[in-house]
Amino acid sequence: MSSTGVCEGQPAGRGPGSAFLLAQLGAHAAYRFAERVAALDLTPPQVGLLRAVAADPGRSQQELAQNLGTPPTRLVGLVDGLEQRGVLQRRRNPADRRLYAVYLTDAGNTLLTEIGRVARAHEDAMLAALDDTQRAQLYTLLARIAADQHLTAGVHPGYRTLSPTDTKPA
Amino acid sequence: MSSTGVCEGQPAGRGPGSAFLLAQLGAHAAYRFAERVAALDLTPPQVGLLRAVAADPGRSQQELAQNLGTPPTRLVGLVDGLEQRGVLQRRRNPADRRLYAVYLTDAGNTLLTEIGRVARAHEDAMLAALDDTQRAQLYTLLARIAADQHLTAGVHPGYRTLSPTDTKPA
DNA sequence: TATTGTTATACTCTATAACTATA
DNA sequence: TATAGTTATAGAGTATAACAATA
Repeated sequence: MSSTGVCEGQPAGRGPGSAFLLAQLGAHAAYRFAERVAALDLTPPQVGLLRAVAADPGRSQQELAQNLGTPPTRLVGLVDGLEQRGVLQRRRNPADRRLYAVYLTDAGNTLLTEIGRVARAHEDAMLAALDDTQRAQLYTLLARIAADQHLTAGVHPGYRTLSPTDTKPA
Repeated sequence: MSSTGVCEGQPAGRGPGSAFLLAQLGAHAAYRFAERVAALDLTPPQVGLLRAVAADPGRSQQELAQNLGTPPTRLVGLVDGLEQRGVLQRRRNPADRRLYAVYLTDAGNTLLTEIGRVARAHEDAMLAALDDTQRAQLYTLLARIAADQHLTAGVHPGYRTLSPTDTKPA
């Protein structure tokens, strides 16, 4: 079990509190998801990029960086790796040759389908303790909080980075 | 807004899914909490240690490390900092002089009270969108999942580390 | 001169391994 | 020799700053 470390503790006197449970479960969910996509030889940041490209193909690296909330420099290596792997493609914009437009390849689309499968399995495993009614309840509550907290669309900041080598099926 | 980076994206076709929302909200909660305790000049790992000591005073660093799931080496610096600050205290065990027993000082207990206040404010802010009934519902659902996933007591692995300098009120 | 993408650099955090002292 | 704690080292990951090409 590759732990990250010393952290938090429940609010002294009474039990944990929902905010703490949220943080604890969120870290757990992120970790488990990282394990699963590692089987596809992917890290969460790579998955995020693939999905961002799929959501709106042809954007420049600058646009992607802004959308994902990351410094543009970081996208370089990310795109590099996925391009060498043949799932992403950079195309020069003839009108403005400074820009690259980033697209998924066919292999990229196939990979994305795999990712979808993995995500569904992950979702199922995470919610195993709840019946359908409870799952719907939970979703409603979480969505309400997310909206209230102004969380952007589907962008997740701060997934714990889990190196693929660290990931031999726990 | 000091972001961590490119990550994830919602399950392509349909909406986000609860597992993703959980991860997203969890990261958000951890981040916000880190901001709040930074006002007390503390990091989440420090808070975790303080609470662990409070929960069972007098344990050795080895025991604390095991309880928190972190390498013992890491506790050294953590205890050092909090001891210099006067909120923790190391006492030699006369029976076995290799061991230290770690205790809270009076200042440490005061600080812990502050932390409790901060944690309650955090909880309130996170759940602002929900009424009392909904809060109770959410808590029940989260606790059920946490139990099912075998999450240890009140230990949170993987809080995003937020350096106090990074923390000028967002 | 401004902007896209890139490379180079530095910094933070954490873990692993080597060392000291007690037993 | 084994164990508690410490120090020293190295690694992963990220951000900041300097650079080249294009506009």
